[in-house]
Amino acid sequence: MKYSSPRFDRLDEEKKQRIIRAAIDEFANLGFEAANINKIARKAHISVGSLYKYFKSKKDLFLYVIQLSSDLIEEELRAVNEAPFMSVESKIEKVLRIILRTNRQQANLIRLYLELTSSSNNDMTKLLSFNLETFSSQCYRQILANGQATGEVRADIDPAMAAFHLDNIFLALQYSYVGGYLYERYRIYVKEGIDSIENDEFVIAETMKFLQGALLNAKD
Amino acid sequence: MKYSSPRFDRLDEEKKQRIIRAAIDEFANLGFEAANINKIARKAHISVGSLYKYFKSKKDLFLYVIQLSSDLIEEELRAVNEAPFMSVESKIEKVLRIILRTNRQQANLIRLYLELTSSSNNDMTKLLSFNLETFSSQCYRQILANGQATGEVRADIDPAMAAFHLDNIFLALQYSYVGGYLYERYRIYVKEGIDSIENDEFVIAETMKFLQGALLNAKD
Amino acid sequence: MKYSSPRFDRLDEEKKQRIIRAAIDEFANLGFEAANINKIARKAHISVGSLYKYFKSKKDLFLYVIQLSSDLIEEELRAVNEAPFMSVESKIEKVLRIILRTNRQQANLIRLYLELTSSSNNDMTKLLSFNLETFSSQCYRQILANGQATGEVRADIDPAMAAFHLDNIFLALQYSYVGGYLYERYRIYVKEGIDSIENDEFVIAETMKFLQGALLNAKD
Amino acid sequence: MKYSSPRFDRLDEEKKQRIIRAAIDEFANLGFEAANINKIARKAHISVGSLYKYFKSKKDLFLYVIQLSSDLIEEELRAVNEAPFMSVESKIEKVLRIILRTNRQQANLIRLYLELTSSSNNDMTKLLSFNLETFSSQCYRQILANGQATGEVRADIDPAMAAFHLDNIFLALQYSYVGGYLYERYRIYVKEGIDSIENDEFVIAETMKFLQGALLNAKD
DNA sequence: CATGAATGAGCTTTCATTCAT
DNA sequence: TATGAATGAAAGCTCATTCAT
Repeated sequence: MKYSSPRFDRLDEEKKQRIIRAAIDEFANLGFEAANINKIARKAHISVGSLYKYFKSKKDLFLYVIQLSSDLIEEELRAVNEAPFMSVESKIEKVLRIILRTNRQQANLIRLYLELTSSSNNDMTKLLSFNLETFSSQCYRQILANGQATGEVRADIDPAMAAFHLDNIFLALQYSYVGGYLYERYRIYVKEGIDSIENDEFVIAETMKFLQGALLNAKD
Repeated sequence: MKYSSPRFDRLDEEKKQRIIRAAIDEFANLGFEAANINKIARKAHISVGSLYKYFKSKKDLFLYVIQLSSDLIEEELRAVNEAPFMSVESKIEKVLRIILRTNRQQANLIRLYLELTSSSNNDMTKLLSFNLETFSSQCYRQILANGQATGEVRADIDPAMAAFHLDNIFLALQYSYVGGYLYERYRIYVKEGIDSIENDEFVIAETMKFLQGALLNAKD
Repeated sequence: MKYSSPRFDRLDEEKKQRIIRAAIDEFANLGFEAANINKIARKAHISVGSLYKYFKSKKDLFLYVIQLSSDLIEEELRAVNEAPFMSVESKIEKVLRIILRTNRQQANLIRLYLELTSSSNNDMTKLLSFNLETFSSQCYRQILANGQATGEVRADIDPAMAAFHLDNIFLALQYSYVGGYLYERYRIYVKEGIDSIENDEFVIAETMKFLQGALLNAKD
Repeated sequence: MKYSSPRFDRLDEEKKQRIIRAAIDEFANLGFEAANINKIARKAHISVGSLYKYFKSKKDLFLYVIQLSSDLIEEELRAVNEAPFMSVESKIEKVLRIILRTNRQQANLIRLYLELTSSSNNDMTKLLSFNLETFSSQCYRQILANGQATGEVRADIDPAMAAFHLDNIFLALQYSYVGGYLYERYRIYVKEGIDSIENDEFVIAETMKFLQGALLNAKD
C-alpha cells in the first residue's frame, strides 16, 4: 500500500515529478516486463542506486505510479459526481468528455492502465483493483441508483450491473484511443480517422444515444 | 500470415496440441515478454531446437497461437451470423451465451487475447488486429444493419459505432471472467460470485436488457 | 589423410561434384566456423545424414575440399615446371598469368585457401601445409636452381629463400583478388580498378619488372 | 571509429591491459567466430556485464583490439619514415628488423591481423582496411618515390605497385612467423629452424638482396 | 543406404539488483 | 545520501551431430 520509501517522499516536488514522469513513460510504452529500470533512472537524471533507495524493486515503482495515476482520475470523477442539479444524462456526457480529453492529454497514463489491466501478476491485481475501482464503481452505481429514484433511469435494471456495463463502455473508449491493438481495432470498426475534433463529437453523440437507450427512460 | 513451418503442420495431432497447449499456457499466464521459450519446450516435451524448427521465433509462436484462437472464435461467430430466421435479439443472446461458455472452457485463450490487447509491440498489432477483428466487426455491423432494414434495430444509430460498442460489452465480459485485474474489478462492481450458474443467467438477463435498450426498437 | 569415406568415393561423379561445390562455396564465403553443415547438405541436395556418412565431421569435410583444390593448382604448376625450352622469365610470367586467370575462374577456391591460411586449428595445418606446399616449394626452388646453373638467375641468392619470396608475391596477388580485407587493401595501394583486363597487363608488367630485378641477372 | 565506451577509457591502465590482453589472446588463437566473449571476460577477471558496458558487442571488441594493434605498428613505421638522412636501403632494412622483432614480441597481435585478413565479414573489412592500410601504403610509396627522385630507386617502376609488392613481402614474413599454416609453409620452404638468431640474420640478408634487386639501382 | 527430424549444449546479449566509494 | 560501475543469472536462438524410420 506504501510503495515508495520515506526518502522519496521527502524529495522536492520537481525531482519527484521527473522520476514519476520517466517511470510512467517507460512503463506505458514498453509494458512492465520490457521496461528498463536503468533507462528510467537515466531519463529522470538520477542514479539507479538512488532509484533503488526510493523504491525497493521494479514492481514497487510500477505499483507506485499506477496508484498515483488512479488518484488523478478519481479526482475528476468525484467532481462530476458531486455536481448538484445535474441530470444523469449530463453527468454521463460530462464523464465522456473528460475521458476523451484525458485520452489526449494523458495518453501515457491510460496506457499504463491498459498495461495493468492485462497484467498476470496476481499478487498485484487484487490489491490494485480494490484501490482503483472501488471509487468509480460506487460513483457510477450511485448516479444510476439516484437516477432510478428520480425516474430518469430505467427502473428494471440492476444498478450494479448497469454501472459495470457503463464503465466498460468508457474503458473501451479510453483504451481505443491510446494506440496499440485496440486502436487498430477501433479503426477497423469505425473507418474514419480518430484524430479530428468533429469525430469526437460524432463519437460522443453515438455513444450517448447508445447509453441513453440502455440506461434511461424516454424523456416524456 | 503463415507463422508455423510445414514441419510443424506435418506433426501428428497429439504432439501439435501438446505444443500449442504449452505455448498458450505460458503466454496466457506470463505475457509475451515474460514467457520463456525454453519452458514452453520443456512443457511440451520437445527440445528447443525442434520448437525453433516449427516456429522461427518466439514472436511467430505467439502469433501462431493468437491466430489459432481467433479462428476458433470466428467459427462460432460465423455460425450465429449465418443462422436463418433468427431475430437480432436472439443472435445477440446466442453470442453472449457462447462467450460465457468459452470463458470457462478456454480461459487461457481469452487470457492470450487480453495479453495481446495491451501489447505495445506495434508491428504485431496492426497485422493482428486486421486478421482478428475484421471478421467480427463486419459480422456485428451486418447484423445491426439488417436489423435496421427489418425494423428490429433503432434507425437513428450508426451501425458501425453501435457494433463497436456491442463488441466492447462482449469483450469486457470476456476479459472480466478470466482472472487478473479485470476479474477483481468485476467482483467489485457485482459483489456476488462469478462462478455460479445462476449468476450466468443473471448476467445474461441484465446484459440483454442493457443491449436491448441501447440497440433495439421497442417490440410493438 | 583420407578425409572421405569409401561410401563417398563410390558416389557418381555428378553427386560428388554437387557436394564439393556446395562445401567450397560455403566454406569459402563464410569461413570454417561460420559455415553451416546443414546448409551445405541442402545446397548439395542431399541429407545431412548422408553428408555425415560421407565425412565424419565438419572438419573432415573442410580438409577434404582443401586437399582437393590443392591438387588442381598443383596440376597447373606441374605443366609449367615441366615445359622444356622455356626461360625462367617465361615460366614466371606463365605462372603469373595462370594465377590471374584462376583468380577469376576459381575465386572460391582461392578464398578457401585464404581461409585455411589463417586457420588456428593447429592439428590441421601441419599436415595440410605439407601436402599443399611441398610441391610448389620444390617446383619454384628447382626453377631457380636450374636458372642459376644456366646463368639466368642471380648466383648470389639462396634458391630456397628466393622461392619463398617468389611464392609470397604470387600468394599476395591471389588473395588480393578474391575480395575481403586484402582486396580493399590492394585498392588502397593501387587506386585504379582491379577488374579491367588492361589492368591485368599492367599488374603483370610491373610484377615482372619487380621479380626480374629481384631474381634475374641482367640480360646481357 | 570509436569502438570502446567512455567507461572503458576511464578504467585504470592495469585493468584495461588485462581486458585487451584477454581479448587479443582469444581472438588471435581462435578467430573471431570461435572466440568466446564469456571466456574473455573470465580471463580478464571481469563480468560479462562489464565487458558489454565497455564494448557494445563482440564485433566492437574485436575492432577495438585490431585498431589498437594497428596504432602500435603505425607508430614504429612513422619513426622510420620520418628519419632524416637515411638511405632507402637502410629504411627498408630497418622496417624488416622491426617486423622480425615484433613477430616475437607481439605474436598475438600479428595473429589477430592474419585473422582479420581472411575475414569474410564484408562490412568490417572495408572500414578497417582503410584505417590500417592507408598509412603504410602512403609511407612505402613515399619512400620509393623519394628514392626515385634521389636516384636510389629504379626509375622504371610504378611506386604504387612497388610499394604493394614490398608490403606483400613484409606481410608474408610476418604471418610466416606467428604459427599456424603459414609457419608450416615457411618451414617447408626454408628447412632450417625459424627460431635462431642466426636465422634472423640470414632471412634479413636474403630478403634485402631480393628487395635491392627488385627496387634499387645498382650502387654505382 | 538415405533421410531429415530431433537434440541440447553453448553462444551472445540484457538488465534487475547490489555495494564500494 | 548519492552514485554508477559491477555483477551474473537467465533469455532467445543456432547448429554439429545422432538415430529411428
